[in-house]
Amino acid sequence: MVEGLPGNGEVAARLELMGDLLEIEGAVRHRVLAYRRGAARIRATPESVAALAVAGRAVELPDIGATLQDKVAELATTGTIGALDRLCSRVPPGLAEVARLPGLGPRRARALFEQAGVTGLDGLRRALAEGRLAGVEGIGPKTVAALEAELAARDAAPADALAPLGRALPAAERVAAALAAATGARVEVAGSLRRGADRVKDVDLAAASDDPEAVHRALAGLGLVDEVLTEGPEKTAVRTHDGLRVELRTAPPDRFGNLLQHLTGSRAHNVRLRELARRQGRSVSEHGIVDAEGRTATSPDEAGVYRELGLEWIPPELREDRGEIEQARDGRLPRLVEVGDLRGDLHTHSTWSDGTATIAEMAAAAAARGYDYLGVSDHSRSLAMAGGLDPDRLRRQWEEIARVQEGVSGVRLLRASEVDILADGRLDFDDEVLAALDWVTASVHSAFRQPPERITARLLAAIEHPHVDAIGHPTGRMLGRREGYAFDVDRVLEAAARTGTCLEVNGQPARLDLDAALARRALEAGVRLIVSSDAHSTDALGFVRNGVLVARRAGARAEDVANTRQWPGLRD
DNA sequence: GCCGTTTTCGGCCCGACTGTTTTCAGTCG
Repeated sequence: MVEGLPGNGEVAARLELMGDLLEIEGAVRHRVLAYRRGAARIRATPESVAALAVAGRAVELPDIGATLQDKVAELATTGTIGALDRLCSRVPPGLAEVARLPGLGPRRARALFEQAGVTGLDGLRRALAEGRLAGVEGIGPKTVAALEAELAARDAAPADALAPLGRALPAAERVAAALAAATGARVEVAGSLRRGADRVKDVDLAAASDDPEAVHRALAGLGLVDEVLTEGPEKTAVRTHDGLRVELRTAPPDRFGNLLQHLTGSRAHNVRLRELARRQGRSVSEHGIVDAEGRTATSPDEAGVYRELGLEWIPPELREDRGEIEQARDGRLPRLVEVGDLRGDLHTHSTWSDGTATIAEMAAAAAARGYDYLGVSDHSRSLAMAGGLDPDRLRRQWEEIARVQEGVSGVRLLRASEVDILADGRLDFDDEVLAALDWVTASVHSAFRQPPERITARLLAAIEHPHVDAIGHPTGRMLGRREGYAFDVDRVLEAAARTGTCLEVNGQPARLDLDAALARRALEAGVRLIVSSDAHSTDALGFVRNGVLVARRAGARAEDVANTRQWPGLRD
């Protein structure tokens, strides 16, 4: 973050508001789109766009032209945007929130303003309570009922309704498997979940079948389904008993690739793809690619869809309009790391601290996964509530590791530790103990509320420590529960790159830490990653799958992830 | 408002479903 300048999030929010209000006012559609695109670009940019705009260099970003740059620079230097202030005097800014309610939109928000005097959510509540919505154009009794239900639901549970990847992915696969079993159709998870997003709003499924209606009927009839939300011949949306919204689309097998590509998105990726096709005089949709003569090209698989457009197949995790289409055109896509590339897991727990499986059980599970090595990394003593080990118990644990090793072939058991980074920056073990360990992961588990300089100093001290090999869950965030602690990311990345200290991508469903954006920055800074399960049970070793998805979204190749190496090379 | 191996002007991504209308616009993904 650059001192005194508005952050990218704030800049993007202002431009989004401008887009929303212009849309309600009835501005030309593509002008609205330009504001939204510019805002999305700013949000996804790792540097300070305000600083770039002041220097006249924001126009070098795609989707940012002279006009948007001027507005960002004005915001950076004066703290306001004159055009936005004038717009707010014509269109009450609270209407933007009203327009985002399900079932409403810019046109109905405007009608509510002009015909019922609604200027925001509170005004809408009053108008509803007083029955003043009858007669407003485009708003009938069903919309009124839906609005009342929505506002009541918000009062009851204001928490965000996003499901974390680690919960949504297994749930989605359960639905897909049940549907496949019931119909014999091929069913695939698509949408943001397939792209590895760490939180998702809903689950998209794509099914290949010559009898689509039977598949739609089958979904509505599954025991997992609580409520059918929409029903049509081509699209069904349901809510499962565990609260997940699931949307199904179907296609005959010969154009399943077109459907899967369409449903996987992202929206921005698909827009770019369609623009590319349009320049070639063709049109892309889930039904196929139509050329100027009206001929339709379809494909049973996604690779055929991309090939038709002159592109390499693009891994779903990269489909975010970050330059992947150009890379695919030029054959420059990275070969992303895969779960099968991992040679071992260096962050796992056993019954010696807060794990539920013995070292022997964890070793057997690691062997079953085909690992070459397993780091047994129980907590250190300061984490008393997790049964952290003091040096004496640690030494006795080493004896057990040696005993178990005798009965296990194929997997090398490593003396590892997840050692606490104490509040003052010291580590929870002496250097002598640390030196005897094969692998040391240092983690922050306490004093999260320290000021950013203190947290930064703790992380830097651990990174600079000669016996520390990796930093565990580097930001401390818990998905949907708490933000990570604040620290100076650039300094931490610089130090990690310089000292060769790995940063972890922790695959625990509640963590996913680093996240994809930070992992990408780490790679750009020259930092090597490590993908870990942080398993506290044998089944949880599978959490590396979540971590690999995050690493792939960051663009990581196998060589960017340390634990794709054999142990001797990694140790050295 | 942005952008250009068709363009510095004239384009700009595509289709399904719902609720509101009385044949379709708006919303959603």
